[in-house]
Amino acid sequence: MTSEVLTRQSVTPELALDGLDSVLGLHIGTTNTLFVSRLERQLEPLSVTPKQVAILWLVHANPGVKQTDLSRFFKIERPTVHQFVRQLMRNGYLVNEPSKLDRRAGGLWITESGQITLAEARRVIVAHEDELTACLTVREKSELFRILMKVYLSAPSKEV
Amino acid sequence: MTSEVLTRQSVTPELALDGLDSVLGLHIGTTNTLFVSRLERQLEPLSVTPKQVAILWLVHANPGVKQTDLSRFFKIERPTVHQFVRQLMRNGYLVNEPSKLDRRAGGLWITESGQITLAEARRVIVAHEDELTACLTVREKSELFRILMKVYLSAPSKEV
DNA sequence: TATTGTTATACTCTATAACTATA
DNA sequence: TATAGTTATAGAGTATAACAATA
Repeated sequence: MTSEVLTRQSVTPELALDGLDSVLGLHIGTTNTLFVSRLERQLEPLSVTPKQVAILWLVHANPGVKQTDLSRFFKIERPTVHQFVRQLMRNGYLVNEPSKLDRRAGGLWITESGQITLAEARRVIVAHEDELTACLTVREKSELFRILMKVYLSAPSKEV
Repeated sequence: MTSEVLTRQSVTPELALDGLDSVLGLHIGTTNTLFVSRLERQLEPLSVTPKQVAILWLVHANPGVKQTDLSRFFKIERPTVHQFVRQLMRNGYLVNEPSKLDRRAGGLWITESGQITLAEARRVIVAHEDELTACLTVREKSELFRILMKVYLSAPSKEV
């Protein structure tokens, strides 16, 4: 009745790890790289990156949304959001219509070309995620979501 | 007997997510950014980045290790490993002693200064991880490790 | 003064292509 | 031919500093 424990060491058995494999950040980082690098390749024909798709996704679901709102949602800085938005506008996937109520703010709208790209990208993402999580049970998958969310949302705010 | 479900929407309730929060890659990515960006700040006084510490850690545990071995362990390309190694050598944390058996290969050794830095970095990392996972039960923490490892190790190889 | 968007710049991590030296 | 290391370059994602326009 031995239960196999998968370890990182199985990749390179000759290396001593000295506890490095008990660093959670390492596992999150390498798993993230796994997801991102594979997805980037699969999205390449659509001329969008994973993060650009996420932005496109939210603009589609929230027509007229402001960059500041996207910045708050992703917890990234406004110039960082702007970089994605700029590239999406260059590619004709988004347009910026200045707000009439507050002329500082712009409202972002998805174009028809953006909608087509988003629809295709969503299919790619679903297939990609299904492939990478095929090894997990339904319960494991939902636990992974729940625990990651718990860590993410309970993180002390940045300035502390 | 309602059990609270934490959602990403709680951050920006005014935004429609349209299923974006069911994309696992998003949660892994944002949680990764959370870990990395906070840790970078805390490691800054030591003049090392998170990945540099990981390299230093393995060199310390495996005196004379080759860059190729590190490349296999982290599943990153040799030039990527070399970049970290080069910076660590510049800072005097590592030295490269060419192998006598195979003069193509170098063996990496940690310096005394590197050992001091590594010891301090390990303390920073442990404290940082404890802080970010304080919200998790022991069981949740071990499940998170186990499930991430399962995904990582069962991933189809790159060239497929 | 505060907020929104923008530009410029830089850093971390990653990759590919092409090279040298050695096996 | 194959392997170890290196160099050059690029791309994705992030940040800070400083600015203009508007509120």
